[in-house]
Amino acid sequence: MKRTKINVLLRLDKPVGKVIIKGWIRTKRASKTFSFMEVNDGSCLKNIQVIANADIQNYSQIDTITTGTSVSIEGELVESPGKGQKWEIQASDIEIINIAPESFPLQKKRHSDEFLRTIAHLRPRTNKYGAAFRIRSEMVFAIHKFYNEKGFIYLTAPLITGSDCEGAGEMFRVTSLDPAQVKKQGKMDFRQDFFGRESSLTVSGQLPAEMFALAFGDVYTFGPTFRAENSNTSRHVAEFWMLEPEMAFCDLNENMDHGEELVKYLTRHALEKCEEDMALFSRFVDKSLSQRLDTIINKKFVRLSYTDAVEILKKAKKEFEFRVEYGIDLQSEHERFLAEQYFKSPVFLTDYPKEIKPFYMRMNDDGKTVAAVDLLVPMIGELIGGSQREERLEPLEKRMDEMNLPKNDYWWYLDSRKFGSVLHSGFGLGFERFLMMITGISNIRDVIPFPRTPGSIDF
RNA sequence: UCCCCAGUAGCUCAGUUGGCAGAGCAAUUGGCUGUUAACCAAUGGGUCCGCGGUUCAAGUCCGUGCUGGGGAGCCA
Repeated sequence: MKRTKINVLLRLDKPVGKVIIKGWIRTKRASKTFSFMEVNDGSCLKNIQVIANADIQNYSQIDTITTGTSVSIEGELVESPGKGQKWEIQASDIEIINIAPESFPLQKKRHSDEFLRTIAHLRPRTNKYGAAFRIRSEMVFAIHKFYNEKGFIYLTAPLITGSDCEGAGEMFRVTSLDPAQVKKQGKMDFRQDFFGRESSLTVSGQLPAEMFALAFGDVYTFGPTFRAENSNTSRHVAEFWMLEPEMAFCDLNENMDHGEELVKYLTRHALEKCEEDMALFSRFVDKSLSQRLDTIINKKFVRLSYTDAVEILKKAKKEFEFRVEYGIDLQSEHERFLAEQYFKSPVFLTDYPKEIKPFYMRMNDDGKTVAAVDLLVPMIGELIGGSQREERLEPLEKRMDEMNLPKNDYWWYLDSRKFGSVLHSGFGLGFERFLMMITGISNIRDVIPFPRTPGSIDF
């Protein structure tokens, strides 16, 4: 007989007779002549209650069952006479697969997130992290569903890159050189390295995505990206997942339309398909979550130019630590003020001064600003960063010269502007930041299975 | 990388003016005929983060290192 998953059993509206479940004991309430056990198999947040009476064959072994023990249980699915659950299993046979001895660190009580991070290999067995990672999985699916329905092509961008500057942060070096040899020679000879030149882990799939957009029209990449920045904050990890759509014949406004539609679609999908798991977060993790998600789904996102934002911040009665002047890159406190206090809504900020943005963003007619866009959301900060790309060869080369970028290394990128170039736009959405937004989890290390941060690569 | 805070039992934490190391939960053992993070009773459990210093005496004071957290910068 095949096992049935607990989420299937709990959805039933009439008994189905004998079933087998397999999973892990969350808690046991034992007495001399009967025992209750709650079993979880990861298929859903809820446990199923199992009752074992003393007359079953191996009742004496139930003594040895502890929290964390893996079991296979055969029994009858019956309506539960007790309060708190509709169904329970009247056990006829309980097989103990593997005991979790007293050193098992998860107790049937609340643990701190900090402690659970030190046992990241076991935390998916808790309610909160079980829910978080089921939602994460569902959101990966929802992203592919969204783009599949829209007819986008999925590009699996390379993770190892020879572009030494994709315009975003420090990179991890990739090399097959022998460290002992390098030490002896006193330098790294990249001509002897695997690729014959310096190479790194990618910080973004944007440039490859642009190439594909100029062939397929609408494309997206979604995969891991890497930053070697020594950032120690609750919003940064060294390895994270980024979704990057790139669309030909699409200007900055249509880019924002797309971003807004995407964020609303994914949020709605989470609330509909992960109702039970999402409820855990609005009940126990973040009391203001429901209201925030409601705003995201129903309210039109604010759109505002950098120039106008600076004016608002200058006039604001609030005392900022850093003074606002045209030309500065906005500080966290400014972004938070706009999204959390002034508009109380997600805000698209557009048209930043060219000096604070990368080379590939399209120069506006004023010659001062570029067609950039950031989406600022309450509690998270920057969720999306994107732009309309510079599709004209001459302005692009001019910007690269101004920023001292090695044009030779980008010959293929510049080629795309020589052969049938069209206006196009795209953005990057930090997948973990999105998960933080919809769950209310306040540390990025808790929405990624095994976080990589400076000085920490356990698991 | 910078600023601030913390590190005491498996977990969460208390520890007064420097003077015998504590609680709750968990665990273990026993009890209990429908429990709901079950309940009742008993028992065991300590490198007070490491190193150095002050002192008759340091969990407590000083220096230093490490680890964790919050914030800033960088950004997604």
